[in-house]
Amino acid sequence: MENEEAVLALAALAQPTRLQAFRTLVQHEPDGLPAGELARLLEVPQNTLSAHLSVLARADLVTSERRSRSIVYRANLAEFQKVALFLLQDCCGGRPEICAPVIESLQPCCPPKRKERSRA
Amino acid sequence: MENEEAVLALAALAQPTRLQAFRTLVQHEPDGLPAGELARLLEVPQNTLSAHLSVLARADLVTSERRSRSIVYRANLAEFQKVALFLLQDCCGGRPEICAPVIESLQPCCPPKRKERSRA
DNA sequence: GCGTTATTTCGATCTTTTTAGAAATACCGT
DNA sequence: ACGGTATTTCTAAAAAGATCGAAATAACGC
Repeated sequence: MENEEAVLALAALAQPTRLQAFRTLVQHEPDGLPAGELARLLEVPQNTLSAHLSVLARADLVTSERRSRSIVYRANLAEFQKVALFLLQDCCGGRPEICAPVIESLQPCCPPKRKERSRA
Repeated sequence: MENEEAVLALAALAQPTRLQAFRTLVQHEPDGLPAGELARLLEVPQNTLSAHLSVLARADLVTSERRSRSIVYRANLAEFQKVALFLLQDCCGGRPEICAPVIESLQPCCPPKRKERSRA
């Protein structure tokens, strides 16, 4: 991921309504939410939210799909992952020992749930 | 971490010069860099960089310490970690199965470098 | 104290972003 | 084709951010 692309994504998330919108969409994965319903949930006018959603879409953090009368928005977790990776690689860059604790602290966030039998 | 705090941090990183500055400071951990040297590296006027650094400092992403005539800036990895965790928790929120692949993809970023004898 | 070096604060200008009313577009059922 | 619902685009005004010259502050050596 390029620096420029990262700035676009970070800027898209760096606004209260948009961050809230993105978080809400993440919570509604993989179904997504129609624009109008999201506007109701966040209590912002539809056209205002529409502008925010277009910023998120330009940053490729959300996708939209028309479903009859509604336009359903979904979080694009793949792009989100790219951003996270970009930031953390940054952190690691050359010096894994500095980044290791950061990564380690992220583990409990998602219990691995592998087939492995634990390390005990 | 609160939504508002996250927005502050994201906004601080969502600007090319600042993102570059932060990345550079991360690379210079744990020694840090004097403001002037950073300005030279990034090729921006000192007062412009100073303004950017104050934004990063307000977001607690960097710390500064006077060392004789210079003011040495350092990346605050603890805060960075909080931001990363906030975003990823977001992603996980309630639905670990959605977030798991994201976290998994972050692993190779920092080779654990444990006492293990490699896997070959 | 004075000149020098390192950095920040002030001030002014320019650009970008946010916001939301009003109009336009798209879809659907009848 | 029409009326209703869902959403976006247009437009304009207000707010926030970026940039940088010039002046101010802080620390040092002499």
